[in-house]
Amino acid sequence: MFALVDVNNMYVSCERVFRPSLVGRPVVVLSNNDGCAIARSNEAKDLGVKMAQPWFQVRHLEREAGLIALSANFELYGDMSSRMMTLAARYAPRQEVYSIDECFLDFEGVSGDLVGIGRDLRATVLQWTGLPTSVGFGPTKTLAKLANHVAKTADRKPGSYPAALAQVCDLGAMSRAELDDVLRVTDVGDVWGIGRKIGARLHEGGIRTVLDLVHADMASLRRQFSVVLEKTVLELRGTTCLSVEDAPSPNQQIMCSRSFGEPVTGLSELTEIVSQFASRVAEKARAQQSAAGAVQVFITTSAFRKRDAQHGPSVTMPLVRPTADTRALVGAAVHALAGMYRPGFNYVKAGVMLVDLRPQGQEQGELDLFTGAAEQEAVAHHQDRSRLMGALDALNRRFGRGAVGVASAAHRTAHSSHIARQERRSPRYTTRLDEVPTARA
DNA sequence: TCTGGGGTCCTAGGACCC
DNA sequence: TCTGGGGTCCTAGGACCC
Repeated sequence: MFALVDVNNMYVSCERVFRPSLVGRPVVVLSNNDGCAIARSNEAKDLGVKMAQPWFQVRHLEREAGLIALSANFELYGDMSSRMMTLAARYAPRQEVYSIDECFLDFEGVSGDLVGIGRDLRATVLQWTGLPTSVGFGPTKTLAKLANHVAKTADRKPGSYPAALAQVCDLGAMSRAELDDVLRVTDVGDVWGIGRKIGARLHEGGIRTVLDLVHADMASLRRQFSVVLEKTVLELRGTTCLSVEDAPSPNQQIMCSRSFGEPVTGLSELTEIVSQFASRVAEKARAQQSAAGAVQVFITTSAFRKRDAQHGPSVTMPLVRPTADTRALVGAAVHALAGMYRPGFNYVKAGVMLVDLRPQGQEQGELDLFTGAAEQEAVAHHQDRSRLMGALDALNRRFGRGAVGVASAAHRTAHSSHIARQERRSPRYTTRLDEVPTARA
């Protein structure tokens, strides 16, 4: 049996822990640049704010309905997440942290009252962290996900499902008839793995509810769609295709991209930005002990600025030797940028991605056609380099990101136009000493 | 005026091999 | 004029997830 534990409206809930006055009010958390709503309280959802909806489209609700918007505070959310994950992990032999606000638990070999365990988990997380969660149980991960959806929806929209399923729901404990009743009122689009496109195509084919899907012909589904959907249906029927991965594998690609506060046209400013992004991905690669075989860089204008000429080049630079060295990666990225940059365009976004990642130290040997000295020199150089990068990371950990870096990534002006807007960010209550909440007598 | 930032997997099609 | 039959590997693009 699997469980899926999920924090309700994670980012908003994190903010509410430290600002209880936000409880019961419509609240959204905005993306980078205060651009889009990326988290919504139930009250904000009820006002009609959609996921990823641009802020300027709903801003009028500030005045009209008391909507409150906050800038994203990922440092806070990350810390709250690790607290919640630590607590959830105590309840099962194995845990897979699936995203910042969700984890799967594998209850294989555990007997007893799962709903009781779920209620205890929920109460403990709520009391110890202040975060409200929903817990779903099922015989497969896909069914656990679905159970979680039911638990959340039953809580939020009374009447949608039996009230007993609110907050904690175990689909595995139901009779066939009870389960069918749940599947009959659940849209296929609510299933994990079925998104907008496939959901719409299924509807066209007359498959509207999860019950329809479970009874659909497997062979024709596979033919029309893919093995991915086939696995999803098998899982919905109770056949395990996905297991809990408690030892996370390193990422296969590492990306840093961002929109700018204002359009950027000059190569020198873009070079500074791309250098910063490349420094960041290099740091991430070292953190997971990977070396990159290639660097991909893109810059792009905005499709929303209809009157602007558009340009969105992307270049992949293979590296002779895979590396996680900031200097090498910044060098390659800046070189790629210089090759594709064209003057006169309003660029609004850039990104650097590391691909072809492999474990550090697993390197292709080189045939030394010269003296042998060159190779020795390369080895010595490599050792110096990893010590240097180690020192760089240690300094930045201690004094804050960006304390030490390559010169091309330096913030040359105090108010560079590309620095993102973040006008409504709350304090980093749990990770910065000078930002801890103050209690007044 | 203002529109996020990460990731994964699968498939089709082309290049290339013998 | 007629123009094979297997493979593999890589990439781009599309779907999905949060």
